[in-house]
Amino acid sequence: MNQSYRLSSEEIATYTKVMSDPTRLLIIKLVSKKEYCVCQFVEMFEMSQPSISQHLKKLKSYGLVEETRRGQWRFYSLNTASDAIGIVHAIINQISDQDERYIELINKERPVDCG
Amino acid sequence: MNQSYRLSSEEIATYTKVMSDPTRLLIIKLVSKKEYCVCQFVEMFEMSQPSISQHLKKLKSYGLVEETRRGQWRFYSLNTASDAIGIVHAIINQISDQDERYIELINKERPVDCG
DNA sequence: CATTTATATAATCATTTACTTATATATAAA
DNA sequence: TTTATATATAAGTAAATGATTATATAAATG
Repeated sequence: MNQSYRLSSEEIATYTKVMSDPTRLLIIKLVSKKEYCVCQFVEMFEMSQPSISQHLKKLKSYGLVEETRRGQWRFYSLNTASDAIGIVHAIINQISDQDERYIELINKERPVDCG
Repeated sequence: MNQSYRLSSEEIATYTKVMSDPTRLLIIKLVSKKEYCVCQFVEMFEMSQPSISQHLKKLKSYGLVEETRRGQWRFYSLNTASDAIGIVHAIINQISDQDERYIELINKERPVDCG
């Protein structure tokens, strides 16, 4: 592991806390593969739109995800240029490939035209 | 990384949260090298004894550290047999070797006879 | 332009968190 | 066996967290 990706203990504590919510952790795992729009998260997580929106806002405010607008939709993806990319990958790599919750989410995924 | 060390997203979120406090994160980094007694932590962190004691209790309750009693002292060390050992190392490996807070702590370290 | 759709924001609230002060326990020493 | 030392536990509290409901904004559509 490249030393240049390492951060202060204070920063690691901060980013670790941001990722320590189950919903945000799985959002990060999802966007590490591809981009998703807000409505897709709402469907997959079966959570309210404001709740998803607030989680995304937190992830964005700490620089972990990027937002791009296309039409009426906002797409979120992993910010691979983030200072935190090292700790982000370190954590999501620890999640089992067979994680039930993640597999459930993927199975609920629908195309963006998600009315 | 051995797949057998990976955990569910729920477990990763939980352990990550336990480690997301700056004090607990540094306690874990310290005990990953050697054991410390409670009074040493109190001196090094310049925090109240109950506060340190409560952090250690949380780390122990999640199985991240082990306690051994010797005389009037209780020593804490990393539980290397923990299910969480993978995520623990993944996170502490992300802390810079030059972390100021960590270096400060080490400089304040005194022998156990710390009255 | 009016309406629908996608998303964000604001206000509120219950729960959790990490500290404090006070007290209990358990071992060591006098 | 009293006293000191090391640590844990309990109770209280301010701040942070993650949800909810209600409302605002902004783009698409009729």
